[in-house]
Amino acid sequence: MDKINKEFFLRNADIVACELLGCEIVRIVDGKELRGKIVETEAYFGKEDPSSRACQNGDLRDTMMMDAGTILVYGVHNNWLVNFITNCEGIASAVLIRAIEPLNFNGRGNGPGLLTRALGIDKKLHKKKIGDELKVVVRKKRPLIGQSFRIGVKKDLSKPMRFFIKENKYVSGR
DNA sequence: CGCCAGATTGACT
DNA sequence: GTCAATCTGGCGG
Repeated sequence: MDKINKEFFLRNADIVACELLGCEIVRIVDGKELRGKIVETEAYFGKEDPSSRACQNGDLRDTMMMDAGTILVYGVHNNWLVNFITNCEGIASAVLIRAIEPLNFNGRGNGPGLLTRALGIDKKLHKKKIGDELKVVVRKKRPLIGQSFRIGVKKDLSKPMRFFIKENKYVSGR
């Protein structure tokens, strides 16, 4: 499998969110390699997205406008949520990883806060680039994709911006 | 500076 | 069903 290049993330967030489904996320921590399959994502945008933190000022918005392939770690409700920055520098756009299927480790990944905990992701990875401690590997086959409105968001967009692999039991949901 | 809200989760009544 | 924990930024005093 090939490692994902920067070009992959240099597209609109909804496209990238879709394409990320089925890809493997590889986290290197303490010399160990934790692998998980991405099964659920959401796309977030800039000021036109009322639920995005990029419609506010501050470090999070600045990070969302950084170049493609940057990791954004967002702390909320005692949980760290991971985003990958997409699109060109200057355009606020990101993809939230909402759920993964654990491949070579024990732990739960069926929720945005759970997967970061399982992979040991925290603020230390904020603003770093994908590639060293955290990698993404291209999927082998295109999975069957479902689409819906985003979860947990109070002010969602008029378009469904959540994508997930159909019939995968690790997709989040309470 | 204090208080509120929010892309959440889990424990307790 | 209800509530608290942690981080970031907006808003009021």
